[in-house]
Parts: sequence; C-alpha cells; structure tokens
Amino acid sequence: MLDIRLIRENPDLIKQRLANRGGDHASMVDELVSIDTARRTAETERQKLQGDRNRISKEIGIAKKNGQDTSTIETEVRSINERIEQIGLDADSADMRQKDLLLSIPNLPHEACPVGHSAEENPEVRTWGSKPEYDFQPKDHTILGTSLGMLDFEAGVKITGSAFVVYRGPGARLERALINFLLDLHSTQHGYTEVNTPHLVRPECLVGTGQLPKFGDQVYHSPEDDLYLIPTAEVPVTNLHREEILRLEQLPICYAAYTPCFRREAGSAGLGTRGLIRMHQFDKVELVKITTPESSMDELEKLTANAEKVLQTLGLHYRVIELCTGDIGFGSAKTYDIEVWAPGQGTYLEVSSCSSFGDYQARRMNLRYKAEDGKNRFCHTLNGSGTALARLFVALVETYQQADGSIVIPEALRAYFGSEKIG
RNA sequence: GGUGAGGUGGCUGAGUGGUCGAAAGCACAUCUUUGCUAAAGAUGCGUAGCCUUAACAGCUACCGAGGGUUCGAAUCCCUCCCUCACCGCCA
Repeated sequence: MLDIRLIRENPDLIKQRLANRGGDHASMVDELVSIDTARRTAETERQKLQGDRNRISKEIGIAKKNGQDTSTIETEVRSINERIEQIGLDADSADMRQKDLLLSIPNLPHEACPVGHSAEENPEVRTWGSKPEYDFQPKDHTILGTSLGMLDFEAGVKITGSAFVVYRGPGARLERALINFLLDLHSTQHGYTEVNTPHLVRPECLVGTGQLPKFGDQVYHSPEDDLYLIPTAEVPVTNLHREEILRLEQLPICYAAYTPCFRREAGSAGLGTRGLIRMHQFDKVELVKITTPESSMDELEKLTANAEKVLQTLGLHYRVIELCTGDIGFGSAKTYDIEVWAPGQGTYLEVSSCSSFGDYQARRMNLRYKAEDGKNRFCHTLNGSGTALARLFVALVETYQQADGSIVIPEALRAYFGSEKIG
C-alpha cells in the first residue's frame, strides 16, 4: 500500500502516476484524502477527550483517598465517556474506510517503468538463442506427452476437473527432475536459501502480498478454517518475515522455494489455452528477495538474470520483455517477463515474471529493517519465478522433440532425469 | 480432541483495580573514572498515531487478540488464539 502521508501531501502527483496504469484511480485518491482529514479530526477530538477523562479519573482516585465525595465529578466523566463513544464511531468508521481504500489502490509504477497502455507496448529488452529449426513439422506437447505416456489429461478431468492434469511415468519423473534441478541451481549457484513452506495460508498473508482484498475470487478458500491455497510461493515466502524488524546485516534475504500453485482462473475459462499452458494447479520454483530500498533495483536485475540462467542452462530460446505501466501487476513497481519459445505452439510462453514491489508489500505486512541511523524503515520486496514448471515442461518437450516423436533430455538435466531420452 | 499451567518491553522477570508504559536484572548506546584485557559509576534505551516545532516537548493508544464491568483495567469477567506438559489419536 502507498504511504498515506505521500498521498496527503501530493495527491495530484499520485493521481498522475496512477493514471499511467489506466483505469480510474483518481476518485479513490480524492476520497482517501477527504476521509483522511475526517479521520484525523475525529481522532484528535477523541484523544483530547480521553486525556480529559484520564486526568479527572486520577483526581477521583486522589479525592477518594482523602475521603471526599466524588459523585459530581463522576457524572462529569460519564458525560465525557458518552462523547468519546460518539466521536469514536466516526473515527473508527473513517479509519476502516481509509484502510480499505489504501489496500485497494495499486502501487505506483517506478520511474524506470516504461509508460504504455497495454501489453502491445511492452518493450523487448533482449533475446537469447534463436528459434530452433526442424526438418519436420514440430508437434504440440499434448500430442507428444500423451503418446509417450507422460501426460494424462483425461485422468486429470476424471479425478478433479478441467485444467487439472496427471503426470505419469517419464512425465512425472521429468517434472520431479526439473524441480530438483531448479532448486539446486538457485541454492548452490545463486546464493538463495531453500525453503519449504505450507501450501495453505492465513488471509493476512494474502493481504500482505496484495492478493486480498481485491483478488479474493482468484484464490481457493477453505471457509471452515479460513485458510487459502497459495496461488504462488511468493505468498508464504514473502510473509515469512511479516511484522518483523530485520537487522541491516541480514539483508538481502534470498529465498528459493518449490510449491504447487493453485489458481481459480475465474473469468478465463475456455480462453483458448491448450494442454498445460493454463492450469488450476501447477508447479513453480519461486525466488524471493527482501532488500534495502537502495539495492532493490540492482537486485531485480540479478533476480532476472538468475531466472534466465535456467533457460540458458537448458538451452531454450527466450526473450525478456519489460512490462509497461499499463500492464504491470497490481503491487508491482517494475516487472520483467521472461518468455520461452515453444516450437509446437509457435509462440513465446511466459515462464517467469520478475518484479520489484518497492515498499508496497512491506507496508502491507509491516516488514521493516533497522537502518544505519537507527530508524525503522520499510524493506523492499521482490520476487520472480525461477521458473514456472508446466510451461517450462512444454517448451522443453517441444524444443527437444525428434522426428520419430522421441524427446532428447538436455545435458544439464540427465543426472536428474536418469536417462538421455524419452521414447 | 481432553486436562492442567502459562502468554508483560530485545531477553529474563516483578506487578491482582487508581500518579504503571510498567520494578529489577541482562543486553545495547553515549559519557566519566580507574587502569589493562577487565571492572566501576552516570545517563539514555519500546512501537504506532495525533498535534506541533527551528529544535525540544506534549497528548493518545498498546502488558497474546477481541469484547465486557468500572469514574478508572496489565490487574476483575467472557470468548478466541498461541505456547508448554501429560493423555488420546495419527503419517
């Protein structure tokens, strides 16, 4: 969430910067400013009355000790209490509305974030490798995976529903090999600490990273326990340090985590996505960093490079694009997407989204560090996929398919997979 | 799930209705002193909000969370959460 002081002092600047995202946020900012004034007026009045009450109550204590009659003065306090209760209603409702508004306003795009209206205006930053050429018509992963006994889409529908899949045999093994490869790469080569977190979280965690309150319809929820299935490991991992004040020496904190991710994808049913590309459940290795404000932009570059290393090591052609202001996520200040080439699809697939959130998430989860001057400051948080598994699986299978329908396992993965080819 | 004991500042730990935001100790910071590898003394040392300022200060809230009783709650009552121990159950 944004700093209310900043909004209070520069409402027009805030409106202008939010306008780059598209959509109407100006009216929310206006309401926020007026509700903030109302809240502070009521709050000041309440505090003054509370001060009066405290002072008089002490007098009562002293008077009683001296055996004096206190009935008149007690009546006075009672009337003060009535006023406190009344003004308190105003203060509390304004406070709730203000919090609600603050949680519903997206982050300011970073100055370095390119201005644009939609995904069409996302600049390409760089590419790596080139599109592989085949002397046959490359097949789609669903055909390859089904015929090799790796993927069973029908079984996924049978036991759960559409957009769920069963990996089997070499498919299950390949998925597991990829997870191990990714975790090993980031933890031994890139300096991330591996963590293994719960897949169910409290609502506060989702508020902390920004999924709640606005995007509750995209998350699976168990009402009996008020727990949510995580849509990404970003949620439990970033919230690991919620409500903490970290020491400067601890930063940056770098975590790598494998988890399945659960997404309802409400509103995007039947969106023309075939096979593994958009599932309700998919595996992902996520990278999370908690940094100082000064270093977060550098850390974003490193994080993105760490994710790119995955595709380089596997020999997969990809491009990096930068999201423009009209396309970045709700909480993000700056985002790079990494898109891998999938020959069977004839298109690039987003396998990683690397973002710096500035202090937006840290404010929501009250995550701070003690700065050199002894002051408590909000940390910056970052995360990026390192990478999403299902689409990586697609790109890998489609890229390394052979004319006879078999798949060659890239060198770096063979020790994990246990053989050189499938089929 | 059952029974019992607890949850107080960075830590330990006092505090059972009134000047308690909270004793004491530890840790930490600054200073002083003696001196030499240690010690003594002084002062300071929570978080957030409000209101102000050149700065200081002031006010309010916070003793697991929420609600209640009261003129007044860390202290009394209710509900919930968590921790520990034992029992039950279980991968």
